[in-house]
Amino acid sequence: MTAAETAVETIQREMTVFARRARASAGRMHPELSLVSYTLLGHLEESGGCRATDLAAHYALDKSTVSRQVAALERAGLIERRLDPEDHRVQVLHLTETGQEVLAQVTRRRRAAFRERLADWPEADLVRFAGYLERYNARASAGLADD
Amino acid sequence: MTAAETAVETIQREMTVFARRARASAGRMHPELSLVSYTLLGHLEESGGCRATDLAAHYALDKSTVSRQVAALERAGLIERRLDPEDHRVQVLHLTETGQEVLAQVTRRRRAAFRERLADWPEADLVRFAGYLERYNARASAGLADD
DNA sequence: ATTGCGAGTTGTACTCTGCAACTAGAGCAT
DNA sequence: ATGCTCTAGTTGCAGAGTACAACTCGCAAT
Repeated sequence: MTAAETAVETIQREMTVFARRARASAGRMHPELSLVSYTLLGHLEESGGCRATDLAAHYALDKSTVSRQVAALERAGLIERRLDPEDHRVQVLHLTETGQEVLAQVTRRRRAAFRERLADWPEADLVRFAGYLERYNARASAGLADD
Repeated sequence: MTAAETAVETIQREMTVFARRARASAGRMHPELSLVSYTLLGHLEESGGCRATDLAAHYALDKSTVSRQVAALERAGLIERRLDPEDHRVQVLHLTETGQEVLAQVTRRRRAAFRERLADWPEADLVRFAGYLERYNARASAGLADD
């Protein structure tokens, strides 16, 4: 087995370990905001507002799932919908003030946990690791077999 | 925000994306074996048989959840229960022949999917990525009670 | 035998999810 | 303009996964 094949095996195994583990600890890490809700809010903050369809595509979720998540977040007062004047089919989603505050609070708590976990990593490794993960996930969202 | 802090944010976000996606799409990719089922079968293979309670403890699942999973796996003919002659409360779970075959098959398919997804990565990047994941998970299991 | 503990099952309720059918707006071809 | 097709989003439905609580049954100590 080549070094590359060994590395792929390791990546598979460790990603599986992580996936299983994340499910178990998701509730503990951010009990007031579900995993998906948190992710969607974060995306809205980064993007400065986007469409439900964009969220669905980016996270490989069905549009109906996003629709319901969005409805729940709106009900909770965390986001608001703004009709796109250019295209009346489109609702541009934005964080509300409350949404920004809640997101910031949860992010602080999560960040503390991650920082502690990654505290002794050299900066160069952190940057590379982040890049690898982005690359891996980008490839996965490009329509390839997910797993 | 420093480069390291930005990287930590990205790692956090991408790990979350992956975790959710892996869980959601495992069912689509491997209809006959959910991520949890796959993990449980793998554990049974490694351990050479164990109790439902052990599975629950190891994966931080409720015993009722494990009970139902086990029932489904037995219904599917992948595992069998053997009453412990020492203690009639206990059912020792074992893989069946079929269970071993299915587990091996799914493992092969998962491996192929990972290989394809990572096919165009330079070997040096694969090796580093694998190392980062191992390091991350090792730290996670040592510190915070994740599983 | 009584009491208490451990293993496992079942009833119930909830969330997340996808698929399919639907509405409605936009854009293009004729 | 008229119609066809595409896109954005909603809703009905079904199913998996999960937890909690109440339960049964077997074991062990007193």
